[in-house]
Amino acid sequence: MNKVFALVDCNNFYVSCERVFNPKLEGKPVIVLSNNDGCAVARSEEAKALIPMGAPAHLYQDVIKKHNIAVYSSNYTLYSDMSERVMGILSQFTPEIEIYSIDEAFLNLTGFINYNLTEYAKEIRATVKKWTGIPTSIGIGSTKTLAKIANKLAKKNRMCGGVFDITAHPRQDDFLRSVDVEDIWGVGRQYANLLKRNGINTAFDLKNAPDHWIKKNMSIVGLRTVWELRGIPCIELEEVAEPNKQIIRSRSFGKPVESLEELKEAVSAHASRASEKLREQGLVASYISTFIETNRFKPEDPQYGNSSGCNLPEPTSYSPELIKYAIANLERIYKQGYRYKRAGVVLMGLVPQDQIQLSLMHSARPYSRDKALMNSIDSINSHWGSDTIRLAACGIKQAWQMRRARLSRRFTTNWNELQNVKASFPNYFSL
DNA sequence: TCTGGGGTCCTAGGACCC
DNA sequence: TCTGGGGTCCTAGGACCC
Repeated sequence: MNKVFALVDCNNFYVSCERVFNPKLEGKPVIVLSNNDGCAVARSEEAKALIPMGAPAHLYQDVIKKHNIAVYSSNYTLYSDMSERVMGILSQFTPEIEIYSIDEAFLNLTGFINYNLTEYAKEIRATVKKWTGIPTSIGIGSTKTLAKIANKLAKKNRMCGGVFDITAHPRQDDFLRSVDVEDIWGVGRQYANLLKRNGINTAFDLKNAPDHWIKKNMSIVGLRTVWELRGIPCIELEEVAEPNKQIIRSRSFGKPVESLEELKEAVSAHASRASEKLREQGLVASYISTFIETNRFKPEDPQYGNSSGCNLPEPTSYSPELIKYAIANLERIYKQGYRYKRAGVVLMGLVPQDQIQLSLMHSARPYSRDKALMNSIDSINSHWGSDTIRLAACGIKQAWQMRRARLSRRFTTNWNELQNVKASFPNYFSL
């Protein structure tokens, strides 16, 4: 039996989140910046003609001023919470859902094949919009790759009301001819160039490309994409997220950092956040590495970057232990006289905590106490906001912290930052 | 002053072993 | 005269995704 996948994608997600809590932004150009207020990572429809995706904000100050573009720092606390709400609603429409990213989910609609799928998808859209305020687009196809393409077409065609079911059209190929090869899921810039040099310009061309050539030039991954375009599912729905294979925590600094002391603080903070993530997933790490680098966008500054890692004596998720080794790594690679832009920590060799119990029995450390301490800190931070309690090594002033000059409030997760609604306010939040 | 951050998978090639 | 070859493991690098 043919399968049916839907891809639900939140439109301009970060911008839409800001608009939910600030309806005055409706109809106006809005952008949301990456960490450190670096580049534009989300743009409203009105802003798309003015600011390219990924554009460094500081190069577009004139445009921003001229068109009165509203600019926001990334507020991940808000976006993550809104994402959870959206995903919760989607789960009510099908038991099989894969949360693919913060703003996208695949649904398996195979069991709904006797429904009018387009109508069903429209109902999903309407519910998400009504309950969260977030607009979505939904694409439907017989493979995940085709559902992705259908989603693009849903966004492109104003006429289709946010939903496009490519399986409903007898002449799918006509649509595939209209899709540029670089807009296909799994085809990035490099492959797009290669394909075009070889006369493969559209999704239709790629669908009909010879298997052996694709395998040779784009590996088995590219071949899967081609088969998916032919309607043969090769990429399964992954309902249960696989555990992480590595955890990375890093940030560029709000200002250049030169001293070892400040780098130690930053590295400690990253190691601390990485271990939180580790505990959240019930994992322990057996390897930790630390990296630092200067600003590659400043070729006039002397450049240096390096990393160093080490195996841990025993796999652990205990923050002070991980901080200790992260700093030891740092001391091995730190060189004086450079203006550092970024530092980070990578945890690898991740294994479930319960798989190492045996070796813990042989250890001299009082693990139950370590664990109780981490549990307490984690639960306080999750209740009162992250960083309510942090280890002293992470510093107090944290002068290296990233810039977030234009941050909106944490409307949904912090009691002190709730939205105020006056009685005379129009009934915007229709529950 | 000013350019994000966090992931995955695949392949080629070297080291090593027998 | 004639100088192997296959398997495994690991890593670096390159591609991709959001």
